Amino acid sequence: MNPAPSNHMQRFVDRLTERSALSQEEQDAVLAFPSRPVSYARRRDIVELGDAPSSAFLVVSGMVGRFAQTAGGSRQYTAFYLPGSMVDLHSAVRAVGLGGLNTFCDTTVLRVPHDALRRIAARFPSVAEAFWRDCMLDAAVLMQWAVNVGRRNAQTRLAHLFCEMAIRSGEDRTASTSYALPLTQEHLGDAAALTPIHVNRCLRALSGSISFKGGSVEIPNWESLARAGEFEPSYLA
Amino acid sequence: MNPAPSNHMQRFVDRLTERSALSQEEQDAVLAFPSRPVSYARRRDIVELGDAPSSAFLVVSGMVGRFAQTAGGSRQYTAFYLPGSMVDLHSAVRAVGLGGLNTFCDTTVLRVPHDALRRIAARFPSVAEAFWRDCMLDAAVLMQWAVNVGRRNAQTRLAHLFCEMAIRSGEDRTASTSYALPLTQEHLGDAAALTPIHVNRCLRALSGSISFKGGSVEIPNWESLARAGEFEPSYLA
DNA sequence: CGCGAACTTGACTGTAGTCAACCTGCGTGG
DNA sequence: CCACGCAGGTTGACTACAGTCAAGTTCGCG
Repeated sequence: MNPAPSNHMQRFVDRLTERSALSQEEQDAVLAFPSRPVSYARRRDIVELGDAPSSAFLVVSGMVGRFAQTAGGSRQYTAFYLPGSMVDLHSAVRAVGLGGLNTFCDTTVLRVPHDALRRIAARFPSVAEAFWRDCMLDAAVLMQWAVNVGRRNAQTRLAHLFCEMAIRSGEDRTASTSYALPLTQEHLGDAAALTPIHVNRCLRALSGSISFKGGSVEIPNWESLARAGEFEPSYLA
Repeated sequence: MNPAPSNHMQRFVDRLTERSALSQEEQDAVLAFPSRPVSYARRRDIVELGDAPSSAFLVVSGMVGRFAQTAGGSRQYTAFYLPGSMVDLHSAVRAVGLGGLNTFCDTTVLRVPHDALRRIAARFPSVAEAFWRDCMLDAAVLMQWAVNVGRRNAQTRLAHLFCEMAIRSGEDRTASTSYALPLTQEHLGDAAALTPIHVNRCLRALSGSISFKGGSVEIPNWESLARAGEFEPSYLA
């Protein structure tokens, strides 16, 4: 449990300061988090379904998904976490399990114990506020997922998901763009509440607006995809 | 903008202290919130779709729903707020609109300006933490809605919703129970992502486990309904 | 070269949506 | 006090989007 290499924790500070003003002292306090790097192979469970979170962790590289499962065994992803996200940050104030967490590709995280988060939040109110704000962004994204899954048809759902992940991956909305999304069609289905077969059919139908191949998303025309996904990015502000 | 009658704001304090320890001074500070009572008739919009929140408000009596709408005009509720809930509490740290808010029945709320929330959160870290925790409970509920809507069939979805609202209404899980839920079948559909016609069919099919009539839910056998809804209440802890 | 995971395709099924008509009960006003 | 209007609920017939099942194909990797 050493102080984290600051270059990694810096990603989290960057994420926080995008939306919250933090003094240098506050930023340094976050950078000084005790943390332990852990690496996982692809397709590994980080937290089993039903386990209470034992710490938060920053995604350094790779990608993490949060999922729930119904009695019938079908899976629903409720969040995707890209590098820079502090997964289970909420557990600093509410240590209730919210489902399982798994990796999609080789992934490295920095585990940060709850105590450290709670201590810095108690000492620096601005940091606590930044944490709270960060959690609320995740909640806003989740709300869109609920709308997406509940009220849009299959093609629109997938298009919306690709748009959201594009913006969250840091792509600017230029005419054409591309980004890495290390998922299988089955994963996409478990995020959009579709069977993998239907994901496949929809991807073919969307081939004019998007191509998804080998974990890489190509968007030849952003406007076209945004229209297909009824995408309105304001919720990601 | 007078100090709120303490008996109303007390409901919010009660909600907070259920999960967070607050000193008497902290509780008093919350009770002393400047607030303005506002009443709405049934089926009124409190916040229009797309408006940024201008304040938070405590539901004193009645019921409030948060909804989003797709391009096609179909509506998806993403939250129901019962008396005691502070709606848009999150907007104290993130003033981004998350959809519309409307009433289902005659409803009275106490409007609390962001400033007041931000000031007390800055002064009392424990209160800020309690606010954050409260928001995270809402997020946990939302996550279950996403799973519900994404991966359960129509009957199960409705049964799950009835179970959740029973617990949140303060009903204990005794064999038989009943509670008020001032919704129409169309509202249920917009929460569970179903057409009102299909809601009607499902209610008939569920008639052994539940009866929903005139805004009142009767549960003759809790175990039966919980099984039908695959309901696991731990996320509400 | 051979295996397995991921993807693809086709045929068929089924749950839920759509459309249309009708019923019921309540509140209003003549 | 009854007549009307209307919102909400009910029912049936038909449709369609997405699920299921089953059989390949492709491709990367040992």
